[in-house]
Amino acid sequence: MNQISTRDIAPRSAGAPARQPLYAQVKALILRRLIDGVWRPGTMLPSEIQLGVDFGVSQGTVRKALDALAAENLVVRHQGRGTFVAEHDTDRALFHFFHMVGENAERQLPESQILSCRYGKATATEASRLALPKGDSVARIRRVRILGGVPAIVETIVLSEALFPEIGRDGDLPNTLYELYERRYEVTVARAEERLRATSASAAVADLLGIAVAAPLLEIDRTAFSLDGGPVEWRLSLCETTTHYYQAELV
Amino acid sequence: MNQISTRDIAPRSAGAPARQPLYAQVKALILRRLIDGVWRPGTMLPSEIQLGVDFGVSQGTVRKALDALAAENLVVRHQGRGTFVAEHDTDRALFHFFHMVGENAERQLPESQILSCRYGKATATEASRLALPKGDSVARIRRVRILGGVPAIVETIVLSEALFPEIGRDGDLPNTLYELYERRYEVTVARAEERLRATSASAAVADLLGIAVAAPLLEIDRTAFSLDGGPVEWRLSLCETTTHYYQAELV
DNA sequence: TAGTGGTCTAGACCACCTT
DNA sequence: AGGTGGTCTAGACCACTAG
Repeated sequence: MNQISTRDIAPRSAGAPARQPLYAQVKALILRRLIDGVWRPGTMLPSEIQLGVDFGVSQGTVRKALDALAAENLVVRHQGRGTFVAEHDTDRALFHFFHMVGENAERQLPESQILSCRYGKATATEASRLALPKGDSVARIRRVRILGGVPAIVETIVLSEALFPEIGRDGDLPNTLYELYERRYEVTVARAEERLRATSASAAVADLLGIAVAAPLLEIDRTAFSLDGGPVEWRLSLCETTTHYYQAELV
Repeated sequence: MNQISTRDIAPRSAGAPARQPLYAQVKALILRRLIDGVWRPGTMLPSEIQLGVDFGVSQGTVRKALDALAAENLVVRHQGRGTFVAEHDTDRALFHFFHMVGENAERQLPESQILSCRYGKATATEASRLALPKGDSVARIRRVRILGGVPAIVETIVLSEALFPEIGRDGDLPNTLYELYERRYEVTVARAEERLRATSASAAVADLLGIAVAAPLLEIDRTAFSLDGGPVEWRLSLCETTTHYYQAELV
């Protein structure tokens, strides 16, 4: 075995760019396999020891790489069972990708009612948010989300049609879209950025939510990114916040 | 040295409660010293090796405890220099406790203009938020915060006067209050919870911000907690969000 | 019982900072 | 030169899960 402490898994090119720690290289290699779909969501990864053999590093180094991936919620570790590629189940949606909670901070996944699913050419804003050429085909999904029996959120979701061909054509859009992206389109949402503003209800939105025109609404402007770092979804949510609020944690 | 792998640093009582890993026990012991002020913010902790000797564990176990504390931003580690108790400097305020950013996502700490600092008996809401008996003395600070030269936030801050005696009496309130809490009152804000809603400007707030009455505003309702886990500050911020937005990251 | 991740140790060496 | 945290290894044992 290679005795040199600081080294590379693959030989570096002549340019000799910034050297990364071994565990970071291992992490990048595993991430690459996740991106390439070598290991699909829900499947078990090889054991730490096996990965160590594969990469020519010790178990401890593999462990550090896997711990880092687990910290980003890309893999899930279970003592006695193994390490698994993270899936977008309802729990993940509820605790990681949905921050609206009820008065006593109780979490509850909203139901969804699809209003429409239309196709068109990306506007300048849409193209910018999705890193597409302007005019590319996009799908636009509109829906109302119901929290505690009350219509509380009006949402517009914009997707590249190239990435999600025929999405919504047969009107079978589930409540948690990220599961659909993952299972049917092999697109894994890894993280998202949200921009929050206060706005007021248009006549159309007020009607959908059963509130007064110009009532204050919380606007959540979300861009979701896939494993490879590219934006894959743009979502604009208008939330009624008299019975629910957006919860954030600062550390 | 003790050869038993799973053991306790201090002898357990007869009841034998849930056993924690050694590194978690070490972390709790270090945290206890931080709470008790044994090591003040900004000071250097003993080295990993020294702590290992003190607690009777290996350097690796101490390292895992310190890494966990660093992940919570309670200590800061510098290669070659040492491990230091985290301080509330402007960087921490900007990147961890202030989520309003400008249009191009640039961060900028707002200036502050104190409107008033008054004292009174805690209302039911205030008492609940600060875990005080109703009627306890509280200080209420009101200020306007200026972002990019424009008044953008009206803020009310409520503090227990027992915890922050005479705060603001001499009108010397700095821009970043958490530094003051830390230096003068030995209260370290360790984390905070925020609840966001949309609301609309009252006449008084509209006047302060130079906007129309009933204009939409983002309300941030923050409770800040000290190292020992108790609430120490309640803050209600009303933010104008046409030129700035609240930024959140989802993982 | 076998296999997995979780904990803990001991020791080596590296990278960085201060003196 | 000496001290610090950062990386990496090897090996032991524990805790949990499954067949």
